[in-house]
Amino acid sequence: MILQKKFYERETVLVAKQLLGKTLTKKIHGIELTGIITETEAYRGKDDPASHAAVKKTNRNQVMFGQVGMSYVYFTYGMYFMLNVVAKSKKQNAGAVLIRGIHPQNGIKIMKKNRGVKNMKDISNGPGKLTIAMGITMKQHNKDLTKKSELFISDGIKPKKIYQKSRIGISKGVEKQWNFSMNVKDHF
DNA sequence: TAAGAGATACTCT
DNA sequence: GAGTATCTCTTAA
Repeated sequence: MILQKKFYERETVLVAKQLLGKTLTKKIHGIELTGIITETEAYRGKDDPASHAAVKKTNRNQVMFGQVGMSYVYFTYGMYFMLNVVAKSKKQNAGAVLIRGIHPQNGIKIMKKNRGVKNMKDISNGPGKLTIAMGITMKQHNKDLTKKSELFISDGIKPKKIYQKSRIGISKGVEKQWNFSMNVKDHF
């Protein structure tokens, strides 16, 4: 079951938590690469200084102000793409969830090749790594993730335990504990 | 195993 | 022109 708009039309932090254990699918050359989402971060709107959408709408962040369930891909540090999903309640002006880590399921060989690493755990245990492993670029920006296409998110497993931390790599809004993760080993 | 620095280009001021 | 929602390699212990 692909997650529908309603799933994303809730408070961003809640959606970030609920995305743990869900399945991310990327089609490439007719093959489905899939992975279980193991780490996420919530970025809201004007009430969140760390968010791209904290100040105002710009060319880059305008998707965060728009329709929920859309992908928000952006380029950072001169070489990495980040994958987000727009999620917000009707009260929020903007919001998105950063996918920070996945546990590879289908197409592990291809993802390994894309990354050029030996260890299974190094394939996609970071936001920049998983986009490389799955071949996600600006081409996947502003796509509808609630429809079965090149990129979508569907049901997965229910996490046994959820860990809550401060977000990573930011300088403002550090006090907000909006980083969520789960331990895949609990399930295998 | 931990800490530090460099790579690199895009976005916003 | 400064800062960046990161990763990898190198160095040292």
